[in-house]
Amino acid sequence: MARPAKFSRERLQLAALKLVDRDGLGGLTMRSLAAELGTGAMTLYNHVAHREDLEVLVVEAVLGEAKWPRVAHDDWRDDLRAVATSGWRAVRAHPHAIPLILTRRSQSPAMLELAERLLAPLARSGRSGQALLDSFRAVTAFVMGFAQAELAGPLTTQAGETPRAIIRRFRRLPKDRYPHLIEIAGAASKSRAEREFHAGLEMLLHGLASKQVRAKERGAENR
Amino acid sequence: MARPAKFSRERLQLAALKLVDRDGLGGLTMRSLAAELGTGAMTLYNHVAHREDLEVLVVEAVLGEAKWPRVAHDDWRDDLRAVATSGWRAVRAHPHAIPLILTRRSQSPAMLELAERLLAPLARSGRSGQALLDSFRAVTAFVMGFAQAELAGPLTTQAGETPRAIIRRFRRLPKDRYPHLIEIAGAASKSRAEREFHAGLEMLLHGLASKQVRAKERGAENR
DNA sequence: ACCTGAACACCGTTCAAGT
DNA sequence: ACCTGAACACCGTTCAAGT
Repeated sequence: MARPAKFSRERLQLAALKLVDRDGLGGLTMRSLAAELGTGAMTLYNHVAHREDLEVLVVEAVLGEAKWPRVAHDDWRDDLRAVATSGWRAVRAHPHAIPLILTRRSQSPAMLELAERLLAPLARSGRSGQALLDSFRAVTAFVMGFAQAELAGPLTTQAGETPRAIIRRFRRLPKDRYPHLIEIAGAASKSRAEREFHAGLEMLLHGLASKQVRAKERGAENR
Repeated sequence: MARPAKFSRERLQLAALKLVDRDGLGGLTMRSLAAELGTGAMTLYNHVAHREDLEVLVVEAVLGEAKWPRVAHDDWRDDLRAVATSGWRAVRAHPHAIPLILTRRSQSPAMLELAERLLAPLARSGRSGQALLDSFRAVTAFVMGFAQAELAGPLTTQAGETPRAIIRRFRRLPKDRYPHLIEIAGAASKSRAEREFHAGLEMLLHGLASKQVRAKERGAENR
């Protein structure tokens, strides 16, 4: 006879995210999630087909938490800034989950919604077709790459490391080979990700805006 | 009595990369690498401390293959473009390894060298301290994010999928919810990553250059 | 100093059985 | 239709032993 499913998708999402937040990616297994839900491992196969699907659940949970801003300001750049920042913050709120978000090929609604929300202001800037695609790729790469680079780039601040310790770590490198890297280690130890993200986003916005201007000028010439 | 190590680091790197290229990330295990080298799993522990170190080997192998361009053109932007493109191409040559490169917190010389090579032209643009850091973060995020987004973004072309099939896949989405996404699916099916990368890089370079100009103007005012 | 097999505690998943 | 335990083929790693 038919019975209602034992766990809702949302319940699975939240439990999976909880494990990842607490124990890292390695802490999410069929068995650990089942235990978290108070059941046996095999029960999960009634809700997901493979272990990989657990990771899709996590991605959905993280992006589902995004607080989307009210948009449609006068300037499309204000909208793009707001959406990109919201997306970045949502991703960044769950550091352990970031590799999954970057890696899963899933077309979950939450992922598609982020994409569509980024596209809207770019379309408003006058782009379509290939130009719209190019600008979308650039913004996506920047937002996702920034979230990940914070955790694992060559200049990452390691867990619980003091500013002093970061500088010391870089000073140990050969100075003739990595002069600039050593130089910015000082700045990195005092810098906050929020400011760096906005500085980078402004650069990209500037490039986007000037491309738009030139495209419109060309349009005027052709008229 | 002392003996020479059975395998050179380079030998380990190449074997590990070979497995990842052929079988994906899941194909790289202590046992599979040992088998590839014709020995037992435990022998590897004489060369690496943990399974995670195998992934560092792969990262080193990929970045070690980068063909660095001759730099020091008149314009720092030419240098930055050349280095960023070289780094991106090196990473992209081994798609399966990309998540590792984005994820490993290793300070391997190859990773540090990429960073230093990106920093040199940015420093030549007149930046130092925090401004140098900000520009470095932006470029790194873009390059790494772009490499990854190609594999796993919302608009990825799936393995062996024809342009037609991509468009069809997106047309199945609700048109009122994802109008722009559906629109650019057409462009994406005809687009090549190399062109998209350069388009995005030009946008970023434009933003970087205009920031530099404004900084210099402020410098002149303060004199 | 370096190499190696047996053994242990995990893991995802198949299978067969339950309601 | 959904739930579940036993069992299997893996995995990283400890340990103890070899040269």
